This record gives sequence, C-alpha cells and structure tokens, in this order.
Amino acid sequence: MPGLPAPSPPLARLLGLALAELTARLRERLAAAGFDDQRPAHDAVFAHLPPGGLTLSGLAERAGMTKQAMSELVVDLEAKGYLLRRPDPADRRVRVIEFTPRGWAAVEVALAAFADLERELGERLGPDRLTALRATLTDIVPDGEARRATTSPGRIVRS
Amino acid sequence: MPGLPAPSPPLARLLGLALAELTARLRERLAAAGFDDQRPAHDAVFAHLPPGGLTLSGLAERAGMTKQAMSELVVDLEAKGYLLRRPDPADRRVRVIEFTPRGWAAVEVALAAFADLERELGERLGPDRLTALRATLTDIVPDGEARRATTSPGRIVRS
DNA sequence: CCTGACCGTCAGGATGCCTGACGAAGTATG
DNA sequence: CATACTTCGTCAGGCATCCTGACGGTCAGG
Repeated sequence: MPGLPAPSPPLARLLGLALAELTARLRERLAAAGFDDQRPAHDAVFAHLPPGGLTLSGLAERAGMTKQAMSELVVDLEAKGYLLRRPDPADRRVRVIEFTPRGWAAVEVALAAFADLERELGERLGPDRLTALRATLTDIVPDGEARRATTSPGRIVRS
Repeated sequence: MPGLPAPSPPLARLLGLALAELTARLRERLAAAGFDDQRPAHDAVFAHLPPGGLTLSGLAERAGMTKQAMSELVVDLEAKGYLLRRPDPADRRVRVIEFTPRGWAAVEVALAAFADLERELGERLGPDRLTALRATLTDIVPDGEARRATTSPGRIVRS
C-alpha cells in the first residue's frame, strides 16, 4: 500500500505490522511445542473446524474459500496427523472432518499462545489500552464480520 | 438464547479484518480513479519507491523481498505505464526505476484515499480514539519497524 | 589487471488460491 | 417410482506470488 504524507506511517501499514508481529509469535509458540509442520494456510482449518466435526463443504464455506482449496489443506493436515475423515452413515457422499488428539493439542497450544500474547500486551500497555484497542478495531470492522464463528474447544480460537 | 458471553475473537483476527477493510477501500478508490490494473502485490513498489528513483536491488531490500520477485512486479508495472527504467550513466549495471506521471498520479490517489479514510475514521470514532489506536499499534510493533521508509510524494523534482 | 562483490536476469519450484467438469449420492416432483 | 435437480467431494488445469540457484556483465580494491 502506498505511503502516507510524511512522518506517520499509514494506518494500514501499522495494522499489517502489528498483525505480522502477532502471527510470528504464534508460529514460534507452535513450533516450540513441536507443531512445526503447519503452514499458514492451515489456519483456515484450525480457525473454523468445530468440536463436532464438519463436512468439507461446510468448512470451506466457513473459511470463505472453495471446496477445492480447502480439500488440499485437509488432505495435507490428515497426512500430518492433525485430522481424520470419517464416513457419515447418514449421508454417504460425506466424510466428516474432525481433529485427532494431536489436532486438538495444536489448537490448545494456539489458544494458550493467544491468551499469553494478550496477557503480555495487557501488562505492557495497561489493560485499558488493550480494551480500547479491541473496541476500536471492532468498530472499524464492518458489522457482523467480527462475530463470525471461530473454532473453540471450550473457548476462543485463532484467526 | 441464553446469555453466554460471546467469546471475543482473537486480537489477530480483529487486526486482519480491520486491515482487510482498509485495503478494500483503498482498492475501490484506485479502481474508481481508473487505476484498475494494479494487483495487490504491486503495493510493495508503490510503498517503497522514492521520488528520486531507486535500483531494483534497493527496492527489493526496502520491500523485504528478493530481486527476482521485485523484478516481476517492476516489469509488469512498466508495461502498464506506471514505471520507467532509465540507465544510470554512473553505473552501467544499473537501471534506475522511477514512477512515470501516471505512476505518480496513482500514488496521489492512494495517499488521498488514505487521508480520507483516516479522516472518516476520525469522525466516526472521535479523534482521540484514532490517535490512541495509532499509538497502541505503534507500541505493539517491534521498535524501528514502523519507522521504515515509505514513499511520500512531497514536492517532487522531475526532469 | 585480477579477483571478488554486486547488478539484474533466466530457470525452476513451492504455495495458495481459483474455475471447470465430473461421477456418486441425496432430494424433490410428477 | 422414475426422473430431474441439487449437493458432495474430487480431478485437472491455471494464475499469482513468492522463493532458491545459477549465470554473465560490470564495478572497485589490491
């Protein structure tokens, strides 16, 4: 994105840099926990696959991508032991996609990483500023977008 | 609906959505001004090419990518009339990359779009919250990163 | 004037998405 | 119940955006 007049960088740039920072820290944590074979694109699966499992089409729709693109991710994550696909007795077209225990373990690590990151930010900035940041960002985002489902084992999940 | 507190989306997700919102608006403005042949990747050039021009290697370094990747962008933007590459009499290995008038026009539109977006945000949120957002994001970003050069038009001396 | 560093390019590959077309399986209709 | 339509997941192919490796031309320091 092109620059802003002189000194202060454009808001979009700041947003991008802050996002890069957070995602880099997440990857570090995942890698440190032994989940070093995940690609960034895999996040689309981890962010949207619910506890009960879901079909490929459903997962693709939630993540806002095509079945074909999602299929590639799922096949890869299955090969790496994060997912399994079980037949659905009620509909023989379908194979329900679920996390394996290893998959859930990765989810837990990601959730813990996000929680730690936000806690650390809260300490560094003060809780008020963190709350304000969250509120302001929510206001910027077109309404409803921010509320779309994300996977949670019992809680929240990553983007 | 029982009043379970909706789990707040992870901060990274909010950042991503807000960024997507801003960049989408930028693209709209560019397209509306007739610059509809730009790809998102081209932003790396527009964000880092200074008024005096720059070599391919320099541009690649500023943008944090390889010469080869940058070259593809530059060749494309040259074909589309946004850039020109002129030989450097002082160093025959080099072809200095510069914006054409059309290129500068696109930069101006982008800058105006950013300014308008921030002004509109300032009205919607109040100037204090916008200032706070900017400050908080700057604090999140690792020091120095936010200060890396971005292209600014200023008053340009073109021959 | 040689050697090493630097400049830009060619070739090839990985990733992450897309569209189109298809057979198998479910569902609605007459 | 037969037919038509829809939906599910896959195969095939393509495009964009980056990467690494290798190379020949050019510069600069001993």
